[in-house]
Amino acid sequence: MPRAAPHMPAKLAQCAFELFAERGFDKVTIDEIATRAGVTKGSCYSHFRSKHEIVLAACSHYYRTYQQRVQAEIAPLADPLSRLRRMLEYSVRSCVIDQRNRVFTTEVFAMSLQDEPVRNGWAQFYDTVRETYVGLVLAAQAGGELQVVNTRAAVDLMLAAMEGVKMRAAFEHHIADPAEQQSIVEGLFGILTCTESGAKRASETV
Amino acid sequence: MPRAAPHMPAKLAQCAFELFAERGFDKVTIDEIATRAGVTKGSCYSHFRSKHEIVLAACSHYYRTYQQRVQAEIAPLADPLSRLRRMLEYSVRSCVIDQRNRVFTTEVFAMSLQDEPVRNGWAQFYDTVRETYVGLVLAAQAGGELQVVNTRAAVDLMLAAMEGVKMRAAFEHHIADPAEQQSIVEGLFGILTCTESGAKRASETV
DNA sequence: TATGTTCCATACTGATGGGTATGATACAGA
DNA sequence: TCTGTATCATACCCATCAGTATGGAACATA
Repeated sequence: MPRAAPHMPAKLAQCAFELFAERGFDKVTIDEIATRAGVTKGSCYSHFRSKHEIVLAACSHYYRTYQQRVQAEIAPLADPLSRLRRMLEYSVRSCVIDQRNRVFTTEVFAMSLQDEPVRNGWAQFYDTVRETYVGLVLAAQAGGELQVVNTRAAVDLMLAAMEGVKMRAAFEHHIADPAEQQSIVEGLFGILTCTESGAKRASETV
Repeated sequence: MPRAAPHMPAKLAQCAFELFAERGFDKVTIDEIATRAGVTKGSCYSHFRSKHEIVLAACSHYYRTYQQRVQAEIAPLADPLSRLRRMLEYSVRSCVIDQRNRVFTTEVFAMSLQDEPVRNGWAQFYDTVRETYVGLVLAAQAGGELQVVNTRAAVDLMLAAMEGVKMRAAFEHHIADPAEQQSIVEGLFGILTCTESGAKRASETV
């Protein structure tokens, strides 16, 4: 095993992510990725068999990084409700402020509609995020700090709204204002705490 | 003005939309669009100067068609609350069931992050949809059938959640079940009716 | 020191697809 | 009937880019 470059696949994956997050998958060439990583296309193909594999590696890089950051964000906090709020705030912030996050996840989503491996990876990531939220909400409930009737449904709807907020942020830049961000966090929190009763009230009016 | 083919641009736009809604912008060639419309690439370029123009035309086609269908859907109803519910149901149905809608809007969104004309078109469309919802909610309120504290904010959050639901539908196919659809409509309705109070309650716990 | 393996660069191929050049055809107005 | 213009087809150009063939350099092992 000579000429060890064990970090090169990871480096290529990160460089690929950065470029994809700027311009999308189709508008980035292997040459560019390789150049940014300090190698050439030929070398790139000694680590990945195709562009598709690089895309998958970039996705994994993103998922891993995101999870790590979220965990680091809530790690110092002990109170379940505070952890939930902090994670919400972090999620909203990264959705609203981070253009690269928007571009990359949008590309992933578009591609996932056509490509099964990409879809599976995204579905798994989404599931992990959801379970994290569900865990935080349940912990807050156990501590008597929160009341949610149907936790999983509420989290699903809240996450859906978060995705939508991310999309809106691409057009309506005022969303990036701190005050507006806070208001969005409140709105999402509100979905968690009163969706069910709202739904019931709505049903009764039918 | 000889050899009149006044319908050809519209036909090309529709054929382009259909193909884009199956495979996305980049994976559809001008040749395919032209062939589906019954002409050849050369003819296509006598109506549109570039592929980009065709994309914009396909977007306009989609926006127009969607608006027409929504209006037709709620036209027979007089009661404001019923109109609101019907529009919500129609929106959810088309988000959840219509794969073409998902693919096309996702592509539009991805492209809009890089392309200003596409972004402007989408923003305008989104605004129109929002104003329609706001109008319906205000009408229902005026009739005393509904109470919403901050109409515009509630509609924004509800629409965000709808976008997110559309994305989830690509992975979790059980969302297409009628019962599940109904539950989603209730959830969205719930956002409209209780977001503000929920947000306030959440703030107080900080 | 000899050898095999991995990593990497150079140079290439081949296909795809947006866009164009050119000419034919059909219709409107003179 | 003649002429000009808009519509369309055929055939082509050419830039881009994924992927490959080939050989060299570095390092581990013997």
